[in-house]
Amino acid sequence: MYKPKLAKDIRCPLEYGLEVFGGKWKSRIICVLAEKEVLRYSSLRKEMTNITDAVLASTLKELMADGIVQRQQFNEIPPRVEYCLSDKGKSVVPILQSICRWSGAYHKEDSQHILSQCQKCDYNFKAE
Amino acid sequence: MYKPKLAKDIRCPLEYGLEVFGGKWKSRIICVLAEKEVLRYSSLRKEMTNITDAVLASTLKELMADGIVQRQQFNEIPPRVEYCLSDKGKSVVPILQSICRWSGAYHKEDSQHILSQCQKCDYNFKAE
DNA sequence: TGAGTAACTCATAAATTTCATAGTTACTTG
DNA sequence: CAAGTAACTATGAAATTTATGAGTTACTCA
Repeated sequence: MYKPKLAKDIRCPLEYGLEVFGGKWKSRIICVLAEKEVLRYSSLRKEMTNITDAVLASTLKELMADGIVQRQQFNEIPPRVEYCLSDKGKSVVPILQSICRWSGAYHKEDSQHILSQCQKCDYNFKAE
Repeated sequence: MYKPKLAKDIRCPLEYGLEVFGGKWKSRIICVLAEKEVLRYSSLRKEMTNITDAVLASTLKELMADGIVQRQQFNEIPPRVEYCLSDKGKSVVPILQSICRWSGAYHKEDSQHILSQCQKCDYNFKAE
């Protein structure tokens, strides 16, 4: 569950980056939002195979707390809430792309890992 | 402790990258080896404040299993073992640098995080 | 009237990662 | 002859991350 981590003292830029977009689901959410631009909660969940509500909701809160994702809520019933990347969020996309390019360059040498098609979602940054 | 993870099926390039250099210590080890080039076990541990032998040894094995770090052992007593980055390992350095640059660009807006001096080691990639 | 919907929250529980402490080997130096 | 050294391993515990399954609200449509 989401716990508003009380000012964890991160002084290392590497650590800060990996905290903000590392972990199991964060980069994937950024990835999907980069492709689709705006998604409501339920659509986002459909794009992410095997994520549960508890984990998705909590991860979104962390991403919002770090200023990566923006949330807009419409007061309708049933509720409608839309998520998109902030400018800060968009600025991490090139980093994720460079990670994908790097992986693409090395997976040939590493037969254990067959890259290119993710089982979590269909949106990968192409490594070309 | 190091468990030789039996062919975890990673098909996503993002996941692969974050698995290889994400986590608490991996990027830091890469970072220190990039700066010092060659280090023996004990020197490496001295550079990483607060790491324990169990964690360092196990992390090094993972980095070796992924082809990031190379190990050379001299049959002397007391033992001497030297670690350095492989070519693959060197190739992740630019990614880590881009993460640091990104963090540098955003920490001003995020008063909660004061970046630049890490408490784990003194080797950060300068963000300029 | 009753089921369905969207976007969650809550309380646990399981899994994974990290840590702390002690022990090992075969020497060298005081 | 005892203590120190380097590079670890082993074991179990603690901390952190991720997952499970049910419950909530205020409607709408059949």
